Amino acid sequence: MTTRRITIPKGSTNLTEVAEHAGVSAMTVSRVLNKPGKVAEATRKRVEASISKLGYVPNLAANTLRRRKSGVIVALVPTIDNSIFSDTIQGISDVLERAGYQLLLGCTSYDLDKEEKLTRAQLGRRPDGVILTGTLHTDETRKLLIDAAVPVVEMWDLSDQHIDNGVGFDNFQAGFDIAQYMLSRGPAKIGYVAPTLEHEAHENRAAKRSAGIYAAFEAANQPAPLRQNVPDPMNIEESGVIAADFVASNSELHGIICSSEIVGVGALKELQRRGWKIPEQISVAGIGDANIAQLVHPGLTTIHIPGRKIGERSAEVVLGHLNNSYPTRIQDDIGFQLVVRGSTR
Amino acid sequence: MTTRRITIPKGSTNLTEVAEHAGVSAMTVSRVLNKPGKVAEATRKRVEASISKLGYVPNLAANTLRRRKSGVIVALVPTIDNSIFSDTIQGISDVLERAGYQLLLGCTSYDLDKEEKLTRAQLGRRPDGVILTGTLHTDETRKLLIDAAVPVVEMWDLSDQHIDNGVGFDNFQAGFDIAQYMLSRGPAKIGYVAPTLEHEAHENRAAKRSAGIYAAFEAANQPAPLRQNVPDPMNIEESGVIAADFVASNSELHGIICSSEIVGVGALKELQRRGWKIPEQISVAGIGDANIAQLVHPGLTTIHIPGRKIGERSAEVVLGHLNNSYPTRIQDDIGFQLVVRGSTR
DNA sequence: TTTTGTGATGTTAAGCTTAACATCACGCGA
DNA sequence: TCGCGTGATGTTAAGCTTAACATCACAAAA
Repeated sequence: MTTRRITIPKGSTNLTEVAEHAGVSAMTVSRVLNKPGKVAEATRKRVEASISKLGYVPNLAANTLRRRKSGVIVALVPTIDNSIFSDTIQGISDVLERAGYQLLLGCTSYDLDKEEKLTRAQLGRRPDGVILTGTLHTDETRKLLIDAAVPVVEMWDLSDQHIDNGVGFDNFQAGFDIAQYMLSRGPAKIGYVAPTLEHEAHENRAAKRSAGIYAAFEAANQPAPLRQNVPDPMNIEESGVIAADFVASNSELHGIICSSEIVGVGALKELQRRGWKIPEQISVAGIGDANIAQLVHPGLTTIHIPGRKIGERSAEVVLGHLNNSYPTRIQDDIGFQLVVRGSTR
Repeated sequence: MTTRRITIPKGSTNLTEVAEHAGVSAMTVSRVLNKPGKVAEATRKRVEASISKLGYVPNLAANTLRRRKSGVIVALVPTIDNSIFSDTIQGISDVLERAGYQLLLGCTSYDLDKEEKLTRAQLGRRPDGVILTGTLHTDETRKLLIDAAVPVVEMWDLSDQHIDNGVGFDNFQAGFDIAQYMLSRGPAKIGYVAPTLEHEAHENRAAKRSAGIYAAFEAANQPAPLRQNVPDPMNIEESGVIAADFVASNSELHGIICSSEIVGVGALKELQRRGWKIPEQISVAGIGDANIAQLVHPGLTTIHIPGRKIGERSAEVVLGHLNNSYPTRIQDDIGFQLVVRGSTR
């Protein structure tokens, strides 16, 4: 613990040292930082000079301890590296920062036990609010969050049983809309490519989408679509090959719906590689949350989900409760958009 | 501050309450949590039962205050929503979590003053280490970090003047290698598409890449490449159009190098839309940090930068210093790979 | 002149945990 | 039997800040 640094880490400067340097009491320094209006101009200037001179950085641990509020908001997401949630996190981060809050981030890897462990650890920081993903949690996680007595937002999925608030969209409707669109393009045989449901945390979301898709077929008096499973977690290459095989071995198909953008783009790419003309020979659609549909050529027709907006809104809801702006729980359906691009006829 | 919750937020359970419930002193409870081996089996069981019964969650603010270490690592990145850095953050997060550390995240939006403000605020949490992006910072930021006397890692860019440690790759070499590859594919006229240098924080990185590219042309006894500017921050559509116009109006070109993957993919897509055959009529290459090169068809030849690894390594370096595993500053060149795909001849 | 209000600043204690030291009981060797 | 080491547990204070209350000077009102 010693050496390595030139400066000896004898505990950083604190309020008292600043106070001594400025010839005032610690309380006055505290006031300069928190309620500058309550301090006489001259004194304030002097204190500010001392702060700057000594390079004082307030200790927020002590602050949190005394005030019982930390200025920290916790966000738990399954993962951030595949861009599904990175937009959302950016949205959260932007809103929090503007309001002077800090973001404590945790990744659950779609693992409910890990989520519970993380929740417990993060609550130790006494966050002023918690944002988490999905509606599937262990009972203990739920209990921890309720006991913490801070605003909680579950985002992405909506449900009737939110711990506190919900911000998201209707996965059933998303599935329904894309299927309805595909069916509306004239008499056509449509297939459905979706991951097998391994992860519990996926299941909820994906199952709702599937249900929406099947419902649209039923509403159109069509038999249930031919279905092809792809492995989960999804790999773009692998799922592309599987989807392309599926298309090749079912020559009656005019189009496929992929349950995610990843699978959709993978299918598009592999079909093109094999020489299929898209959309002339086969239409491909996705349900999108990765924002990659617009990168490929032709663009992938997809359900666009406003991930960033979900994040922004979630953060706003938390902050709103901290302001007492919201008398009751919020349940906010952000919606989604069907975006038609070149990959469908 | 009242109402809204059924449970009255009378300040959560603390050590003392657990101690009373278990009929021991607060210190014993603390030991159960931190040095379970030092407590008799029976006592430990009893205390653990009380903890669970009362739903006690240790207050890490008090812990931090007393121990002078927080278990928090700060990471500052320019942005996370465009997937350039989301891999990196995931890497950091994974390593930290495995080691029981928490991640406090901040987004600077390529704004050095915002970075300074964020640094000051985050240092108030008394983090055990700081990871930040790039080597361009205000003097005050540098001073704050040095005074904080914790391990600091600057990642992505390497330099001779790191505040403390550096983990990244050589942007000059990346530019050099991709240009050298393009020139090696036979006698060809190659163009260069790069953003105008608005953001200082970009400048450093992009300027080095450009320098590498020009150096490769010089080394091959070629005149400097024709250059086309695209706006910065980069927009995939817009830069694609500009790049395609550039190609169309310079018929002597056999290929283009794009200074980023975003521009490369945009160019690829727009050229395809206009009916160009790739790579038969024109080769396209990028310098990649967005991991989208593999999504498109044909795949984009690019310099792959291991963003996740940069994150993992950065976190490891911080933790290593906290362990005293590293006697001196680390300067780690992670490298990159030239990945040849279908977009170049 | 006395009273009273007001703004500026100071004092005390609490918020929760842990390092450091103190205590205590028990067993074992001399 | 005595002394002492050892393991288990307790006591005290400190870490840094701020809420709540106290004090003080000074000016305006009576």
